[in-house]
Amino acid sequence: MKNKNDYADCPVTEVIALFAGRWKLIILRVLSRHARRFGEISVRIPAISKKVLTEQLKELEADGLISRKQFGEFPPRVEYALTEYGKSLCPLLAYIAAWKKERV
Amino acid sequence: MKNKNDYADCPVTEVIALFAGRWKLIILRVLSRHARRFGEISVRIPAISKKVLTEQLKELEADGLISRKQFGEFPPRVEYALTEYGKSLCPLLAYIAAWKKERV
DNA sequence: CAGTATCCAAGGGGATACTG
DNA sequence: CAGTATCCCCTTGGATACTG
Repeated sequence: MKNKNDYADCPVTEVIALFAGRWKLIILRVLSRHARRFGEISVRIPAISKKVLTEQLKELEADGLISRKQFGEFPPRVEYALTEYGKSLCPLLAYIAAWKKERV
Repeated sequence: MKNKNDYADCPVTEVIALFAGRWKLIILRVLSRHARRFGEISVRIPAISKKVLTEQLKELEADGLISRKQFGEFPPRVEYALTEYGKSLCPLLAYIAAWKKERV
């Protein structure tokens, strides 16, 4: 999306933008079971590179859908989890999936 | 989306793809009131060029969301309208908007 | 009127190598 | 382990001019 203002009047677009990234829905699904470390997510989505995974995670975090907890250990350890906001997305996604299923 | 197969297992992504285009939601909203000619849509969405409008309409038609009726007149006259499938999207979009409104 | 035809820019993603 | 740093490609969308 070039300019968010173009859509300032469209709540649907704003919601869609939350998970419009190439891997975001998949990441959210992975995290919906439970919190995961960076490497765990990576293993579960082999096709995604570290760079892109990092980007998508940052965006999801910036949008408040996931949280990032960093432990002060070595080797480093970072854990990602759905926030309450992120969890609240699940029923919405389920609704969309159900809509799809209804008209297959 | 590069490869639809990447998402073959994700119904949500397929649904999102239906209206992921730059102007699709806006076009659908315009047509949701009633059928419109190409020029009418263009007037209601001044920021979109004819080329892009044509593209988006073609994709929406290919996805079965809108219909294109061409009258054999001169000057040419083409009318776009939501199909039943397209109309069935409205409650879904309303649900999404409501979800958004709930957590503002 | 309802499009095509060109050309172009931006940026989201991808591949690979390197690092604290 | 959990990222950065680079470099590159390709699609999506935009500007403008032309046409049946």
